[in-house]
Amino acid sequence: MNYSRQREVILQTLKSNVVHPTAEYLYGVLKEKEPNISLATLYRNLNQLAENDIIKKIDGLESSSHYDHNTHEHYHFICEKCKRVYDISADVAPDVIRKTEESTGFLVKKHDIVFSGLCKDCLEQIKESN
Amino acid sequence: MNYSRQREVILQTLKSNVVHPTAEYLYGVLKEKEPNISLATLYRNLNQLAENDIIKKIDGLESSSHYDHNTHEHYHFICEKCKRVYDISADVAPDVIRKTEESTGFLVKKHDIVFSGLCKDCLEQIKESN
DNA sequence: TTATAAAATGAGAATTATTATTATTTTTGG
DNA sequence: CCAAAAATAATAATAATTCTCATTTTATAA
Repeated sequence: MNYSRQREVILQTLKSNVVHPTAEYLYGVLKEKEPNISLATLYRNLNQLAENDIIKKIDGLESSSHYDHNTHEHYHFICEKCKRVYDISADVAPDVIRKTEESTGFLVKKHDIVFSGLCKDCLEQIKESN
Repeated sequence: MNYSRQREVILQTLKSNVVHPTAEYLYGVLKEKEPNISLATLYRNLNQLAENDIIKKIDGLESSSHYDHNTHEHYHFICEKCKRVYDISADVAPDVIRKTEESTGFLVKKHDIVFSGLCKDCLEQIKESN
């Protein structure tokens, strides 16, 4: 992987982003720093960064993928109301890889847990409106 | 939900299917029993059945969704070599919903774990070829 | 039963997210 | 500095899924 200014900007933008953006959202933010960047360049780099375990691609949340600069083991929750994506501690499923490998004989290379439901903020909003 | 012959055939076909087919694959099988069925009808019904918790939609495996007639709590593994989808016992992550709800204050309505790697068959094939 | 409203269908157009193509530009190692 | 490899922008192409709409089927109840 050779250096490229565009890749650097993509990575920095993702790192300074608290949410777990889609390519679409990221593209909007990127355009401010790098107005001529192409959508193909964004996708190409996101895939490359994910293949090299520099970032993580999160699938199964919505129709489009989300991207996460946090590569430590953790999981994800999407609120069905506000659509925000939250990190969930890996502690909720201790030794899940080992247990799976032992019970199946398979080799687990990747895994993710995706939760959905209502986040705390939205639950409170619903209570208030009752 | 009113009765429809097409929905019945879709459900029966899915139930008699050991794999976890994509809409594409299912469509091919369905055409034998119901040659005039439309792809839109298939998607419409799969979504409806999933919304009513009669079947389960599995996302995050590949670019297309897979569908599962087994609605009991369990997880999924996709082999990166043969692309087969396997069921994984819910035992690998005991109390994962309760733990997540307690540590976040969120309400969890759905969750799935998606694993990927190499299945037993493919691991053995690789060993043999060495 | 039969009329009617609601639901479902098939066909194909439309949409969305993503990937592929290609001519040009940038990076890097000798 | 130069050639080869890698990356880019622009845009065409693709794949999966949803939408539209005219027609048919199903459920309801007079």
